[in-house]
Amino acid sequence: MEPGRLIFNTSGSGNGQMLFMDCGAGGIAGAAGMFHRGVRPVLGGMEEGRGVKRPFFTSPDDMLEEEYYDEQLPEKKRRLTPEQVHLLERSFEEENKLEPERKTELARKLGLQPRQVAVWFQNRRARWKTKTLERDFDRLKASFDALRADHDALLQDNHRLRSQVVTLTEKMQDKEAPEGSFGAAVDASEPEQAAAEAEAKTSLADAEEQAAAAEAFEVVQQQQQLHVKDEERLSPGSGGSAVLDARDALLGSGCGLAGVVDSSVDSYCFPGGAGGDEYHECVMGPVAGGIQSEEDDGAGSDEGCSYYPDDAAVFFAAAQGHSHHHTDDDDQDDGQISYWMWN
DNA sequence: TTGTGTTTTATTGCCTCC
DNA sequence: GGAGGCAATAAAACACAA
Repeated sequence: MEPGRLIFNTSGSGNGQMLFMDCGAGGIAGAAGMFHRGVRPVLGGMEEGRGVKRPFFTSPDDMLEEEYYDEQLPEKKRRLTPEQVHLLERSFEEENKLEPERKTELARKLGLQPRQVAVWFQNRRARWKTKTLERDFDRLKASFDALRADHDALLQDNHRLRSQVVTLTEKMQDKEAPEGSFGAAVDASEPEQAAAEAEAKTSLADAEEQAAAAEAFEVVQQQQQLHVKDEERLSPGSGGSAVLDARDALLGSGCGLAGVVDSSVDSYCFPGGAGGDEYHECVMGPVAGGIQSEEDDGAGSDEGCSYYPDDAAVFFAAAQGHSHHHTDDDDQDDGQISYWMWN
């Protein structure tokens, strides 16, 4: 049998929409498989709506008849009318999944094949998902940028305070020499300086806390990288990609940002609460065997993974201009969202 | 008018659920 | 195993700048 061109009628009697496809041996098999989805291939080149009835195939066996594969001129694929799209949009707003009854009803109203309605909903869900991803990414990026700015400001503050401490310490040492006692200088002679010093010490403590957190972050990241390397050594096929469950971060309700970060991903600290000032309920852990699925990436539940303390840090892989990926298998917002980002 | 990028409609293959 | 969902992809239709 010669490979040829099939033309399919994908419409109801009113619309006459068609498409064509080149069919090799595999194409025929694929086309036969379309029957269970309700697509009816027709002999091409016959024009519907001008009194010529299209001869539909009645079974896959018909498709094996050589006459059906003659080269034919394809009809153009036609778009839905604005009215049809409007009704479909309204229906989609009500419910983005299509039950069989609703599909049949819509198809009847619109003069389309039920299959066309199903395809439209499928594509519409895909577009909706893309939009949602873009919005989520923009939100996360804005959040990340704000936090990075905050982090940079803290670093500067830290630097300024350290300089201040050095200056004050030198001054105190200068005073200590003639008067012989640090306490005397503080108590009696210079109360303003004492106050400034106390404030500086408090700020320094905060700054050092931040520095310690950053250090802890570094340590955990190193551990993470070591762990990933071990995993890679043990299972050469594994990819070790980063998967981040950003559910609660996206919803802005506490942290719950459980991440997996590998050595190829920039990592940053993220605060947990909506107010951006807490690190809580945030865990991270390595993934055994490469990319985790959305179903099994629950933090703290995977066997064979070591987990770090809740308050260690939150890790978030992102940076300006990075590519990103996010999936949410369930279109009904179940809040289970995964990300991976890279340079 | 034409080249090019984007959107829309549809197919294919794989997966999950019942 | 059938039905339906999704990701990836093809191709027609459309938009728009040069």
